[in-house]
Amino acid sequence: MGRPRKFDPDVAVDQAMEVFWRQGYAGTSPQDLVDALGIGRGSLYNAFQGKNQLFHRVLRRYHDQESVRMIELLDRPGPVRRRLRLALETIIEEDFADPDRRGCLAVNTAMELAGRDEEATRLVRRMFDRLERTLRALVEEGQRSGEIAPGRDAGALAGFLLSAINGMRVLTKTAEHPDQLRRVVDATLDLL
Amino acid sequence: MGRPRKFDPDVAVDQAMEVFWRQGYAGTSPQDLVDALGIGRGSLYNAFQGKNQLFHRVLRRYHDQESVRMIELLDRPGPVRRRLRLALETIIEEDFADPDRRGCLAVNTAMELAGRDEEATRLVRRMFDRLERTLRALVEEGQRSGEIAPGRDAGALAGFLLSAINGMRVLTKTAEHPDQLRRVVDATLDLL
DNA sequence: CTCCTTTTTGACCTGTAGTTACAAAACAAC
DNA sequence: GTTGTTTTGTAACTACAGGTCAAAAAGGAG
Repeated sequence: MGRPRKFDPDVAVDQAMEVFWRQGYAGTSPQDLVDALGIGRGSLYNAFQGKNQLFHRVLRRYHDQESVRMIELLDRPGPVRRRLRLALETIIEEDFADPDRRGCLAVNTAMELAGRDEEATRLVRRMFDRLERTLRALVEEGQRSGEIAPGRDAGALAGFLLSAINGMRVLTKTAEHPDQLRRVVDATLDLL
Repeated sequence: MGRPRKFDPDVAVDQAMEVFWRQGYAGTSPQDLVDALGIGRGSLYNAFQGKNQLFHRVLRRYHDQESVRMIELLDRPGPVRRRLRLALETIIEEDFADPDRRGCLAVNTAMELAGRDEEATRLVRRMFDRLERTLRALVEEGQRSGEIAPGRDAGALAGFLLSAINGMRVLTKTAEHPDQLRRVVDATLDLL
């Protein structure tokens, strides 16, 4: 009962994600959100308690969507190395295809808010952990198939790969040409 | 001639650096700066044209100071691999020793402002380039000394190392314990 | 000592951040 | 159709961002 909502909260969260992703948390004002969501100020505060809570909800949604994307990217058939290369290259290509070069919302948030927004930090850590576990499974698969030296610590390699991915996401922010990054991908996989 | 300054601009820039580094660009208000520098508002705007220009000056100063630190760290005697390990470990230890975990101002700025503040982007890119060149020289030295396979493209390895360093700086933001990072350092150097 | 220049101090200003308040509107239940 | 509940739209509010300005202060040049 009560008056029905005129907007879909999930759609609204997606639209808010766009804005936060492009402008960062501090760089986004309630007015920006009102404009982007096309709803009134009152509705915004009624539906999502405030900017901070809405942002956390955005992070949770990003986690759900992005985890799925990454897992789809890594869990396809074929040799492990090939899949890994495809995933890294896809990340690069997508980052460069975006005119705003927004990169990864989790990484952006880690840099902006880690240690200063408890909940945001928790959510970002969760995303990193999840990706690391996926990478670890991939490494182990590669070790079973003989593509990756079985003597190495799979956990350490997964941490290394997570770090490598995040490093690329930093460089993508300032790189002028994707070749610079493709080279890093090549070197990383060469070494692995 | 004219009334003499009561403060040392370089010291003021250092103090401003502390604040920007801890809170980010958008997260720092003129009032924060006035408080930190201990000078009046008018003086601040008279000496440095505004928040943005002061920030750029901070970045230039950071470049000077940090480049020197990194070069000192990497250009000491001994085997190349040992020096590289020392540098990476020092970065980790310092990041964790800082209660605020400020990380690297260049990386933070890349994430916050790249593509949205032209001059800041330029300055960050310059710092990355400089570090990459230093790393490249180190790799070449390692290749001459036989510590690093001479067949590999030194430029690509330098890019890889730069990316690895930046990746660690991201993980340091959310990592709960330095061991997580030490492991990544080990894996990185193992692979090299 | 007077003039000229530059810095300091602190008041002042405009705009927006981030949120709250409240009346009117839109339903469901009875 | 009245009652109760929830949403909407808009106004309002406090605080602060980011910056300007005028007058007083502190020097050097003559």
